[in-house]
Amino acid sequence: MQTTREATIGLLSEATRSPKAKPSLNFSLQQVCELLRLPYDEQPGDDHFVFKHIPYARDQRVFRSGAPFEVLYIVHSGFLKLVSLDAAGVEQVYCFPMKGDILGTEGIHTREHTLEATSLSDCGLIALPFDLLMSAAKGHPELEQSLYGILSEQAKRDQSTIHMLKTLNAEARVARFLVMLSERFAGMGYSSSLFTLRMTREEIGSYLGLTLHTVSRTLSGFSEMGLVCTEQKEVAIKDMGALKALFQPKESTAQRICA
Amino acid sequence: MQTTREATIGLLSEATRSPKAKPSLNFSLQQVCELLRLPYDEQPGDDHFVFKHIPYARDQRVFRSGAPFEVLYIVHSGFLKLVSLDAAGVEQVYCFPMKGDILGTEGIHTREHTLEATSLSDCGLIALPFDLLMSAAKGHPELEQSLYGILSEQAKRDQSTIHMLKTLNAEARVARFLVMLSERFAGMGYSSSLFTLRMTREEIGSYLGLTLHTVSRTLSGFSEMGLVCTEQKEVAIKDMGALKALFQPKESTAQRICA
DNA sequence: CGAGAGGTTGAATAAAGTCAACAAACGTGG
DNA sequence: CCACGTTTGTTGACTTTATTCAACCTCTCG
Repeated sequence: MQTTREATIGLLSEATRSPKAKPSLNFSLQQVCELLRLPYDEQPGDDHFVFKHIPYARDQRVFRSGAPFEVLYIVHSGFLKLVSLDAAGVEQVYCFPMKGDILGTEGIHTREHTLEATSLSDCGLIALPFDLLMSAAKGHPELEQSLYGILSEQAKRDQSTIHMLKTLNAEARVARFLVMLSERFAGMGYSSSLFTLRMTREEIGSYLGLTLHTVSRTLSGFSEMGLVCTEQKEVAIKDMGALKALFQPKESTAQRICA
Repeated sequence: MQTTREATIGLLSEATRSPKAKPSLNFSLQQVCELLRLPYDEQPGDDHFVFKHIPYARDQRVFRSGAPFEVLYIVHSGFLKLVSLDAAGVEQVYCFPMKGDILGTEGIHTREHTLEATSLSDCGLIALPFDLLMSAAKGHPELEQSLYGILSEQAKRDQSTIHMLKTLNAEARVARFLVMLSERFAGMGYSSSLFTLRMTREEIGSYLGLTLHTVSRTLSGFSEMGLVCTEQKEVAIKDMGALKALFQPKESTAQRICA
């Protein structure tokens, strides 16, 4: 039971992680669109839309379940976890947001957050006051479409998660997790075959609907099979193809060859 | 082939509070908002927004995976299933839309449907051309908010599904399914304790991430325990409280300690 | 009336969870 | 800087749970 000293420490932590990259404090609408990979069509008056960059240290809460919803956040740097809390206070990891992801959309409907976001590393978030965003969308039809698109896209990701939980066994889930992480890192310009997990085995398990034991065993299994090398939180992917084959639709031919 | 006579049976059209005895072919913006349980603020010119009612017979496809996305549908009457198809063409039931539910939102982002909707009974749908809906939203700030809200709400339902798949065992899943169905029926003015399943055991299993065998066994178990009576697709709920207790967070002292 | 889809049930099997022990890394305070 | 407690991770033995395979039943519907 961790009683947190509140999220007000944010500004102090800036020096902790980013010595050189001095984060600018404000982001333009264009920069926001870039981060979200949205088309941007400049309009007069856009310079009124200025969004604040907020740094967070590791293990800080960005928003908690039950908090009033006012702003969305875009991840500019760092890694987080989005969790739900059940009645007993047990965390359930919903996703691991990273650069370019948007946070807080679950609060739009009820105007209250139903999930809790926590930083797994130092990170920089950009705050998008929802009302301000709506105003910006007014002058940008393509942005408006995109906002619906973002929600629709999230829904598809949820769908994919549901599909995983219904159809994949532990091995396939962990393989999928590694491959998707790898692709995420590649998209950010990092190595796709060598990276650091920011979350614990338990958090991975919670995300995948498995126990930490099963995650650990499965990773050990992959090591023995020569698919990956793991050392603590460091992961080296040795055979991406084999990993993908573990969760992607099985070709009937591939099955024979393996046997 | 979509010719249907009497798409709606007596009870259903009665529940719509429509002044006309037969289903009207057109729906106003106000009627649409009512169905969606959205606030409606009349504006001059709203009578330009007219939405068509489309009847479907049982076992018809409303849209198929891969079809271009143009319209959303609201369920006015009847029952459907929304499924995804994997590479092998195997169905995966995503949800069972019924009155007041909105269909097709997964297509917004890519402008292409990724799911397939099929009627499980005769039904009446109202077609909402997406562009027209956007126009209507322009003049109705509260409607615009609501549209985001609808997507946000769907996301929450997905979240809930994910939570179920990660944490509940077969018994709890089936119990949850029955209770949620029951509440849905109650909301439509039907009996909450006596109703007809429109889907097969296999479809229930697909929805819950279980095999049809497990669903069947679990229902038999409930019968033995005196929680329900089932006879084919007819279900009578005998002990709602016990059913709820099977999946709802068990309250314990832990809750108070946290506060 | 017969074929076929849908449903139930039993026995064997496979998969992941639980319980438990231990080891390795971390970080905090002396 | 080291000692020590805490957190995190690994692994083994056992148990529980749901799946698979199979048989059989019962409704429909043509």
